[in-house]
Amino acid sequence: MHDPSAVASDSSNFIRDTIDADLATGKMSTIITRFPPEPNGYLHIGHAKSICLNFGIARDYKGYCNLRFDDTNPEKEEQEYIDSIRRDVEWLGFEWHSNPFASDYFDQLYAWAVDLITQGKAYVDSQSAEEIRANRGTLTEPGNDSPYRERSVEENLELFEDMKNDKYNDGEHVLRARIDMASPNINMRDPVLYRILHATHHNTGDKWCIYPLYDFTHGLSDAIEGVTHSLCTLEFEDHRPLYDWILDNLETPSRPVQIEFARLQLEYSLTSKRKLNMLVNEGQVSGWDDPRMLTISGMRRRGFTPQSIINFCDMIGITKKYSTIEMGVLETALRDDLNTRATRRMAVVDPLKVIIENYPADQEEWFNGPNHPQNPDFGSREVPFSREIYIERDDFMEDAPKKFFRLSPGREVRLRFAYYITCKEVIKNAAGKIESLICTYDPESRGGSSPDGRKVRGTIHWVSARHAVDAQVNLYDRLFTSPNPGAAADFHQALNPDSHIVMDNAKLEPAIELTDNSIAYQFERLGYFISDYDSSNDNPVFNRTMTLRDSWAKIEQSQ
RNA sequence: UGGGCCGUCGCCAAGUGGUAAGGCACCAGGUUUUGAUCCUGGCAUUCGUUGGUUCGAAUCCAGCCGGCCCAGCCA
Repeated sequence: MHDPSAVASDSSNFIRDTIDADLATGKMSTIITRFPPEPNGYLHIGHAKSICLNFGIARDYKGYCNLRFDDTNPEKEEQEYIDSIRRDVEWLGFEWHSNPFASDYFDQLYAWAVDLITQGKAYVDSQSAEEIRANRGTLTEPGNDSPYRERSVEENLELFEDMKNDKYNDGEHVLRARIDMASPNINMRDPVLYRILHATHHNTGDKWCIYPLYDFTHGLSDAIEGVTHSLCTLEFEDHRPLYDWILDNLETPSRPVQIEFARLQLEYSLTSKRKLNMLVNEGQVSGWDDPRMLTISGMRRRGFTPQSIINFCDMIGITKKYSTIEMGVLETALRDDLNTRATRRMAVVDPLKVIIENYPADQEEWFNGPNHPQNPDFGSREVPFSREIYIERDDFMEDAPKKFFRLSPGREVRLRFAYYITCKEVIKNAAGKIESLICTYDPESRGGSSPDGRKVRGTIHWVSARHAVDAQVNLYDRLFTSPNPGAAADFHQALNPDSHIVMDNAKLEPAIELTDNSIAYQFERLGYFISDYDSSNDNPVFNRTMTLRDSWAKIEQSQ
């Protein structure tokens, strides 16, 4: 049976409304979309929004979506980016119908350009780039016609062919659409269609020395692929008249329409490719897949699940309104998904040794702990206990306020799954730093409850010292301290100096896979963790994906 | 200030002339061997603003205010 609640993207948006209307009028019967990245960088959370939109619509309307590389600028594009983009889209769980390059269409595009020239709707301009700019006019003043605007069709044809045949240097000529130099829309003031560029293209090699520009290429590529709805971001709104002009003046196999939506803006983050590049090149982060980066590859390494990203995209919606999403939305999407799928374990990130003086030194016990508190399907594992254990340093406080439910001198807490212990003595070194705690345990409280029914408010996690696995744990936090680092004159000043803290003395319970990053763990009371790419059995490394919600921190702050 | 687009709760977002969905956040309770999860309740007499049309307007019209985008041989 069909369960309507199983459809994730069932909330309407203006694009789906348009599609519904087009379908209703019979304008088309199959919905075809495309996700068209330029392979000049890594995909980030902003691209995820577009991917979910395009692939999501194709899926829901039983159509299909292409992954098209918009590779018309050979100077910026690289195979490395192509590989990473394919990998990221696949990882998110989407399947493309086909995966063409815009460069696959260069021959057809060239023929169409010739067609435009023949119709007298395009001409070769021999002005310099500076002259073209000077003659374009301004926002409030019209431009001036190029002195080459009235060249004959024959001359244009010959020049354009010579451009293609490598008779000229870069910048000597360009092909321009002949539209209107006085148009109030600057994109319509005879936009450049082709430029000469002696660069080796990742796909076409040295076959071409002229390359079409985005505006000429995009709509025609859509038309070749039969794309029905070409979805792009708001900054292309002004390009739509040009998109339409090109399609209206050429005979194409289909007639797509462009619809624009607002790009994602997320608090405390940057999605500008240029700035992301700076972070990588300056070594502010370890690479494109640094777990603090909101690139798809960084998020993957950090421990995000594809579903959490998809859920996030569903939560934020699609509109034309310029808006900024709070980080809390992403964090909630992440926590909600991880909560259902993470295996519970105990780990101590900042260890403080506890010696249970009345527990026999040669004794050990194994306690059974469920792998998930709400889902029995996860099963359980055995957790070793012994006389010396580690607890989290901040689970002990010498002068604790009343509301502090954890350990402090004279107070009793529950060790999860094990016993009640009471703190008897605090051992400090010469510098006054707490080195260990001497406690006693109540043998009657085995399993975590006592026959006399006395209440113990606090339950803390622990790891048996003798059985502990040493590990490094990376604690990650947001990369920027300012909600809008992109708005600062220099985003470097907004960099969070504590965005990555290395804990190199963490203690893990033994039942943890050290190198399997397909397993999401919740280290109880600490957060969600995943083993890092660099983790090995000899040198285990875990990344903190996200903390748990922490209402104690709130109480603490408000006091 | 030429053109284009946008203004509904702190942040998102439904709503398409019939009397303001939902999520996040926040607040107050309950359950809990994770101060997690989960559950319950609260949270816009009002839709940038002013005026108009209408029995009735967030929805239609006009003016005003505010914000974003465009002058690459980038995408």
